[in-house]
Amino acid sequence: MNDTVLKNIPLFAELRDEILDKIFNLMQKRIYKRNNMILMEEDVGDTLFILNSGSVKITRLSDDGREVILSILGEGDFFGEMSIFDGESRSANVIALEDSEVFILKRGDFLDLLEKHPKIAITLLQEMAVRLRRSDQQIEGLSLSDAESRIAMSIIRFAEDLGIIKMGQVVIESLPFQQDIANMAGTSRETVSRMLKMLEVKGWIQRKGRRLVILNYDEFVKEFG
Amino acid sequence: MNDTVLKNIPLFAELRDEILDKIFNLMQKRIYKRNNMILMEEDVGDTLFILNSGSVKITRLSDDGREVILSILGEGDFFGEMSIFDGESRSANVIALEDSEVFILKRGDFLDLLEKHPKIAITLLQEMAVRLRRSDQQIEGLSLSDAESRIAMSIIRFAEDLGIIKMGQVVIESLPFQQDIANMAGTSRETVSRMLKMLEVKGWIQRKGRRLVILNYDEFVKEFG
DNA sequence: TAAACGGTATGACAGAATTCATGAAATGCA
DNA sequence: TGCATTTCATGAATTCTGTCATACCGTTTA
Repeated sequence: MNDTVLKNIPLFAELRDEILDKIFNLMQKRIYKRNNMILMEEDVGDTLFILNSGSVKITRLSDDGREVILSILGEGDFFGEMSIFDGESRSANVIALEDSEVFILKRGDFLDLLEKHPKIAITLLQEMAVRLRRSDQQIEGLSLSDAESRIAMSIIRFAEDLGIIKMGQVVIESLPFQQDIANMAGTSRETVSRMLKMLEVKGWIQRKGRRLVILNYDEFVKEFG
Repeated sequence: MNDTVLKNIPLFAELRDEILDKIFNLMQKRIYKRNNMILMEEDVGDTLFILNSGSVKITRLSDDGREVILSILGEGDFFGEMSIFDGESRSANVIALEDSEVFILKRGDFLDLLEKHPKIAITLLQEMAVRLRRSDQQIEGLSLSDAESRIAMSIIRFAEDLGIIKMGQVVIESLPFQQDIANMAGTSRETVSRMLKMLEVKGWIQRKGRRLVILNYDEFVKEFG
């Protein structure tokens, strides 16, 4: 069952069972409750975190205390890798959006693994490439789009991470708070409120409580993604 | 002298001379004139580009033709690696900012190198980490700041890439055009013009022609970086 | 020398988005 | 169950900045 757990993690998915066992023995498990901070901004970065269940937001704080959400990660994703590679201790905050279970792996152990199993390095490079591309998209969106589009784009990212597809519709059972959406879209809480209503009036989405449905996901992506 | 050339490229700097020779033989050299496009948005991404001299901008175009500058790369930097790893052919445009000399390396050859020389993979991961961090900073800047700060941040990035330090001051001999700054800061040409004047009036910078001096770089970074 | 061109400067104005203010609704907790 | 806190909604006032229009300046071209 160790294997079962690790096989859900793309980073290790391609490895043989014995190796998975070894890796499993190197890792520790930790539980974080919703809203708890996992990694402090000034921490020395010498640990890789692998998210086994739950979701987290990666954020940065500005001088005046405003929060920018750089990305939202879900099951199977990892974080902390940047500090490991570039040696910069200054990093981002990571906060659990829901109760989450993470595996941690010491920097040294992880680097050993990389040397011994080049496949991990390649997978890692792939994932980093994906993240860079997402960041580029976010930059593009922030540069070009108006508030409505940026908020719609954030919803698309939530849908990718947290959504359930049902006959062309995507259901997000538990949409993040409007403040989080605002921090991700680079706008204000109030604007998110207004624009969500806009999107509803225009027939793109339906809402009830924290549940949000994108009525025609393909069209929605075509329009805003 | 083959070695000399490749040793200036961080990606290969740590390798032994015989290996450098082999790599050198795998590469082709190309020259691009200023303002020429190196990589088209719809190209199949199967080539790694290594910038031996000159500088380039990595951009994306929106539907209505506006340009977003994702980053500016200088000597020793590489690009095209994202398509190689994530298989996505859709990529960004790369345009030479000055006459530039690039080495190109076929995807297959490059992946071979990675397997045989794990050090390259590690260096690559480091560089990707640095780029992710820069992207994060850009996202943070675009999310939080007003136009003045965003433009100041762009200047800081130019200073890092193109600047010369002189007793606490940083001199940028050839500032990019205001349109490029605007595309990088996610604002308009006119606003760049206005804000540069602001920064000058406030005593942060001095300008003469395309030459720009940041009078107190540390303070400047503290204020805007 | 004039004209054309690329880049920059700047005022005026409108539209978008933030901020402020206030209250409603939902949620958590004693 | 009732109270407190959090979250969301919405109008009004204000700030910011993009766009448009026009002018300027230095180089290149004719």
